[in-house]
Amino acid sequence: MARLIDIAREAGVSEATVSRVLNGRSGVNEVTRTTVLDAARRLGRVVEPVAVGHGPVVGVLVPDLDNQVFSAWVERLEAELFETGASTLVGVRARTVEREREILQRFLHAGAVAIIVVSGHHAQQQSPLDHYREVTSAGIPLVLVNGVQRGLDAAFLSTDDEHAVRLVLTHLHELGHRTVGLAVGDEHTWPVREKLRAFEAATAGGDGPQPVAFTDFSYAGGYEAARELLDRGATAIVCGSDVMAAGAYEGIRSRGLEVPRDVSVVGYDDVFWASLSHPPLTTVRQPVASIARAAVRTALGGGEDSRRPARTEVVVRPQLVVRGSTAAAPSAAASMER
Amino acid sequence: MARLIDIAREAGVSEATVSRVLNGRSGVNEVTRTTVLDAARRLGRVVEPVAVGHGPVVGVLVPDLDNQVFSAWVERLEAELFETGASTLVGVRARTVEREREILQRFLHAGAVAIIVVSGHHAQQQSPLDHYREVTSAGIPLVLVNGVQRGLDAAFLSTDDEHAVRLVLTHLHELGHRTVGLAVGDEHTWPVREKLRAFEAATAGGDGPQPVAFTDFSYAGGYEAARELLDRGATAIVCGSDVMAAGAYEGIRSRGLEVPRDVSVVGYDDVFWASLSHPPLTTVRQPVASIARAAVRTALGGGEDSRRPARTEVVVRPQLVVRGSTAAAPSAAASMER
DNA sequence: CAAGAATGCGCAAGAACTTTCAGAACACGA
DNA sequence: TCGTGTTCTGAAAGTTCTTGCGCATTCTTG
Repeated sequence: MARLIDIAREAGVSEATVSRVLNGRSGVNEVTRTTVLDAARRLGRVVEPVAVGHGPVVGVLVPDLDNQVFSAWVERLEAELFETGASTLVGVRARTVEREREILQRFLHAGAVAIIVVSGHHAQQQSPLDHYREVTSAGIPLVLVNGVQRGLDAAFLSTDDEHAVRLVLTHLHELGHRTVGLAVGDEHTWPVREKLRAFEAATAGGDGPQPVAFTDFSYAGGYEAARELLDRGATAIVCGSDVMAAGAYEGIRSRGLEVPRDVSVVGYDDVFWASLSHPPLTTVRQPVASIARAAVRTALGGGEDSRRPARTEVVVRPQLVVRGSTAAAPSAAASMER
Repeated sequence: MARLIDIAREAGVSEATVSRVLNGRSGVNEVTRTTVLDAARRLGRVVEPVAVGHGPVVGVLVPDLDNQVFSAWVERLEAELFETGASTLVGVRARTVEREREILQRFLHAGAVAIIVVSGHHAQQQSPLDHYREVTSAGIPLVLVNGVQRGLDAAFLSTDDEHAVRLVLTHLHELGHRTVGLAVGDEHTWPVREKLRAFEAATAGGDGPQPVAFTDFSYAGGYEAARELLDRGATAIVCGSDVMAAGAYEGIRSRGLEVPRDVSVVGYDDVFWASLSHPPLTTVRQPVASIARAAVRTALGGGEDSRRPARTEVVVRPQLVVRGSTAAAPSAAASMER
């Protein structure tokens, strides 16, 4: 980095004047100040907006922003961080672990004082954890949302997916559905395993084997999964995301069936357009606001007080939002008509 | 701030060791390092994640993240910034100018080297500009997207809304629509005025007065506007956003009419769910990717080379995506049937 | 127009921080 | 047990940055 003496020579002033300018001290003529600033920039010296200092910055990492749940996460986290006086760095598209590592490094590099990761590779079962350790060992509090990993000095906050699926299954059973299909993404992923657990408990509960389709959380994934689950006799389909549910609608229609008359569909997330779809989607609302608040508090509060970011593990229960995509099972409806 | 010598005494080591620890130099025992770090924190010395330095950070300000266009903007801008090695700060909810100013200050405070504002208060006609000048006079390049203001030393990049509306009107005229309604938000806003201009040119073109409804860019706004425009004889409704179009669908249905048989609807933005709505929405696709690329290049490139962030003004043409919500006008369809 | 005040800048002292170098402490193999 | 090598640390010298002070220049006022 250019030294004061270099800048001084470049600007044709003394070292002292450069020092005063760079530290925002008074007693320097505006013209001289500009000359010095220009020289400093020419020599590649980082001229930070002085007199304003250095506010806290927190990194937020999400998988993408196309899925509206994740923009909702960013929106809530930014709101909470803003309240506490911090600024929000975002990172997107951490598709590979390598990429995720690069983004985390970028956060550290940008001076983040805490990092919050939503649905990152920590949700993956066999994921390496070294890149998270690089963060924690730098003394930066790490908060991981929707996923749990042993042996990591971080805080974990998750939606209670098992409970969510229980809520959904209870709702569908009350409507007379006996064969309920589950459409989810990668099996080795924390939220999927949680959902699966509740699902298998229900299977064991006496309704016989309940079909499960593993595709991915996209529209196309929902389409495929729905068609497969229909073939396996499902009269209701529980999707791992609202986008999947939209795809499921289309898959069901492609078989000449109608939602909810012939098949019920349940989404997950409760994104903006869920209530605008036809029929309006019954879905599970993630407790984004409360988790976001807790995440920010953990990220910023824990770091100062106890120095130890308290390896906490909190699970928050979501809420079932019943709209128009679930109805009585066809057979049940028939028996009711009788 | 505590000096090295103070920390050294507190930790019971030499000044040299403290210097090494604080600069992340190697050759210090892990135990000693921790002792020093603890002592430094006790004395209130900011222990930044050193050894990583200070990468460039760019601020991105959007009005909200509920509307998916804005998450798309953030997504693209983040992608472009990441490519060039910069990190992305986001600011949301700049509802008032005061708030916008606060967010911009926050960006400066966090060390942003450039700032990009999408659809901010610069789109407002009578908006004060002082808070933008605070940015530019700090030597920080400012890029303002979708809005133009005279007398500001910033770069302006916008979607060609006038052209967009021309495209839409041509499409609708070809389908036989003679009375086309425009549903937009605040009249004093740059994108609205641009759209209005093309609309009024069409009005003057011989089809007589074309109705315009000023509500807001929300779902409710679209609902209200659609009902008003139907009352005024419109057979096609051009909306200022896809969310408005979704509201318009509902408004049209509330009158017992059907899209597109009775009324055609055109949206604006081409958000993710536009193709999933029923019927799939004909809409205008904003050139988000190309503008985002140009914005980042202007923000980061212009600052170094010429020192002057080149008060540019670029307008990019959008694209009409024809789907299922536009069809021949009722009268024209009737005459075709004959 | 001159005296005094205010402002702006460089010199040089010295404060703050970094780095070199050598020695202490420890580990390990002969 | 004795070398030999490695790791870690502090003393001191070196580098970089800050600041008190005084001089020069410009502005202000009677």
